[in-house]
Amino acid sequence: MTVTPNPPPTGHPVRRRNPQVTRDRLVRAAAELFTAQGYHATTTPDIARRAGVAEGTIYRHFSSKQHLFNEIYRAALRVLESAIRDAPPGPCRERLAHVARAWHAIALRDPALVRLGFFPPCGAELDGKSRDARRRLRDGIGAVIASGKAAAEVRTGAADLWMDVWLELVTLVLERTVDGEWPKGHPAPEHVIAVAWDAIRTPS
Amino acid sequence: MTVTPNPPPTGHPVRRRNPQVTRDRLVRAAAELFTAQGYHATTTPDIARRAGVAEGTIYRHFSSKQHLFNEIYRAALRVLESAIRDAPPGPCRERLAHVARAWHAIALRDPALVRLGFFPPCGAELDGKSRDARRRLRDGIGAVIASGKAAAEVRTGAADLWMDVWLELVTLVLERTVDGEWPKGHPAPEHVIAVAWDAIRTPS
Amino acid sequence: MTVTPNPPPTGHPVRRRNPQVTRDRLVRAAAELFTAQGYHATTTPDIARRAGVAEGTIYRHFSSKQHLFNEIYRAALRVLESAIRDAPPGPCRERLAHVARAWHAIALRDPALVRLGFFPPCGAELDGKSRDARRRLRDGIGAVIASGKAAAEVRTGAADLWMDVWLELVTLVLERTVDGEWPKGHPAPEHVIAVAWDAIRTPS
Amino acid sequence: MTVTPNPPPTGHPVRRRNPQVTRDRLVRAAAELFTAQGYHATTTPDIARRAGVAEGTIYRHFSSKQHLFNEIYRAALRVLESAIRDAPPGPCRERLAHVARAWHAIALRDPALVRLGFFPPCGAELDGKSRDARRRLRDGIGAVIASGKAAAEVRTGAADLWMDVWLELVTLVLERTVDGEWPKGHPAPEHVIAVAWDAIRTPS
DNA sequence: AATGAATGAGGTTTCATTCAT
DNA sequence: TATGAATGAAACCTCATTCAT
Repeated sequence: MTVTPNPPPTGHPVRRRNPQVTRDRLVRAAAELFTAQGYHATTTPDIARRAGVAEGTIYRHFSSKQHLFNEIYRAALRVLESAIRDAPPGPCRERLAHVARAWHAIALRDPALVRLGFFPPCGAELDGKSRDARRRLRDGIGAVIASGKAAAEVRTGAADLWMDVWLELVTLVLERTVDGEWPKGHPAPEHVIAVAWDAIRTPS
Repeated sequence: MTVTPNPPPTGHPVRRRNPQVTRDRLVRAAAELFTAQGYHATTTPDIARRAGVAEGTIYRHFSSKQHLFNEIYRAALRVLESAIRDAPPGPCRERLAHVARAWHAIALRDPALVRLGFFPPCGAELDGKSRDARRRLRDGIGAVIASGKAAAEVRTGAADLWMDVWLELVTLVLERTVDGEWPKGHPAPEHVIAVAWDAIRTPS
Repeated sequence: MTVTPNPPPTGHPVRRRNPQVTRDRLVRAAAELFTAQGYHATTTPDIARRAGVAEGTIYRHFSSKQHLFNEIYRAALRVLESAIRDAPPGPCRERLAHVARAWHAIALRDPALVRLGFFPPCGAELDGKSRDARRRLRDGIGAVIASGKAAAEVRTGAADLWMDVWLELVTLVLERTVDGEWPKGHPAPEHVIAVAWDAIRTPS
Repeated sequence: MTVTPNPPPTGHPVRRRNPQVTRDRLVRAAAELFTAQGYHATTTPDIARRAGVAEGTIYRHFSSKQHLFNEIYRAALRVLESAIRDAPPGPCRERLAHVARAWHAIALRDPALVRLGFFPPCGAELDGKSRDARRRLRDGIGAVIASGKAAAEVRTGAADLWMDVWLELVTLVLERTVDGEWPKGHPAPEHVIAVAWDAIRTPS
């Protein structure tokens, strides 16, 4: 006389999926939650629930919550970095605009990715490899601006400072975009991208 | 089988202090820890220890950790807002420069305060009153810029956008300053403050 | 219309006790469980339940399960060591008999203590300090036997070996005693203590 | 946002081996790990890894971790028991010495086996059959000693007690041997074996 | 007002076990 | 027979909060 008819045994793998699919679901769920609520406010049960897997499954794919976080952080940076690599050769101004627009497009399509890469929810959890990756991304922009300076397109003075200024303004675009305040077609992004360039270009 | 022989004393009010002093110590300790480690990574025992009081004492002055956080957040905003009020009448350009420099001075003197006000460690914990206060601070700057626009000092177009741009660049100054990368006397802050104005002023 | 009348809030210290009492209850509960079931089979909920406290309370007195284990292990060794110190001066034979009988008496009175000291449930969890304490206990016996050898009471040859032999046989007494197989008044312990001495004394 | 590009293969029977070989590999791996780290500290993934098989394969040969443990425990006892059976007829003294030396030889050759048989890592996990087997081993020694007593070679008094004493000292030899403290050729084992006999023989 | 021991829900992580392949 | 991804109960531990003193 059992009240609960069939008590499901533990250790029962109900779902059968390509492991890569499971991993991707975890990555996506984690990225969304981490960026929406922050690192600490996101719990492993949360992530598992949203990914549609059991909690233990997280640990077959990532050795810890922190590892999962760093893994998706670096994945985000890789995507953002590819926008720099993809910028066609040409004047500094064009290349920077290309990067900014590419990032903006990503922000429209996949806000969690851009949030993760540009507004990581918990800097303290980033490991050495992640910090290196972050530096590499900045260096990528730095190289473009340095080339612009060599070509006298960019003002004289500390190139690093101009990079900071440019990045800061592009970051403003991305922040407003991922927050949904500047939806697709809004004119502000182009304005700000232009302002960002004006702020660092050689005055005519 | 005694593990430790001497039974430690317990209980009762030990220290006698002006309650306001205790509260201030808590506020300072909390501000430093929240900004250094983040909201969730800061525990109430941490705060009590750094303030030199018992864990329970926090709850004589604040109803919860979240309340304490919001309280000090708004206190930080009040200080930052006063810089706007203190700006002497005059052209927009002067008033903005005054505000930026005042904030910069605070960032040098009390980094935790500026971190709290401009880079709150956990947006999700901010309550309605705090969000109102945040809006008020932005509106303060908005009003200055609107007056500049009325006086044709600021470019035409969405005043809000120029406020965003100006704030973003000033924020860059503050970030580098609280991180200790631009110590007192470093030339970058003045450069960036000038750039921020150039970015929004009516082109000559 | 609540079904469960007063849902007890968390963070509610129901019991009020001298902290030393709480600590002692934890120590006793842990000692009994560790020796009865082994280190790993004893869970922190088990210990808390038997001590009559909440699980979290363990961690106000001990930084970890391992720390608790080492603490009570060393406490047990201290008691056992005191039996060596208390042995009155005299011939080696008498002093060893005194120690063996004292340990036997403890085994009758507090089996968990002797189990912990002589048959620790998980050697791998012992930390450096505990291993030092264990060595000190053996050294205590070693010193007694060395003095017996100097007085030609103990056979020639490696004193360490005779210590091992003596300890092994006394350990047999303690094991049977704590297992309840040789209750109070059983003649075996005295027999074995005599055999142990015969095994290491200078043959007449 | 792909985190790892290449999807790893999965599933199906990969290795093809004689099932008995797989079982033996599991037995050996488990014996080594259980005796080196203890029952609870040894995980089934550990065992599978060391045996070079997949985690699930354990359950094709043993119904549970506990079953595997008991199985290898009894296998160890069988080997140790055979040393008693193999002792050639003759005086008690010779037969016991034969057994002790045989066990010592096994301890040198296969420490894990002797550890398992004489120092089982987790008594609580032994099932009824295992406890019976353990009793049988003791009875084997008991029979030898009883015959010695009948022949007046062993002292009068409780034969069980002399068995305990003899076993305890031989156990000391085995412990030091499996721990590597008395390597091959060390004189202590023979000394202690002699002492063990002296402790129980009829005094001359 | 101040104390700090106690609480217990809930966090991250482990692991024996299952079963589709 | 062998595989290994998946499972989920349960382990250890943390910490915001309470309240007798």
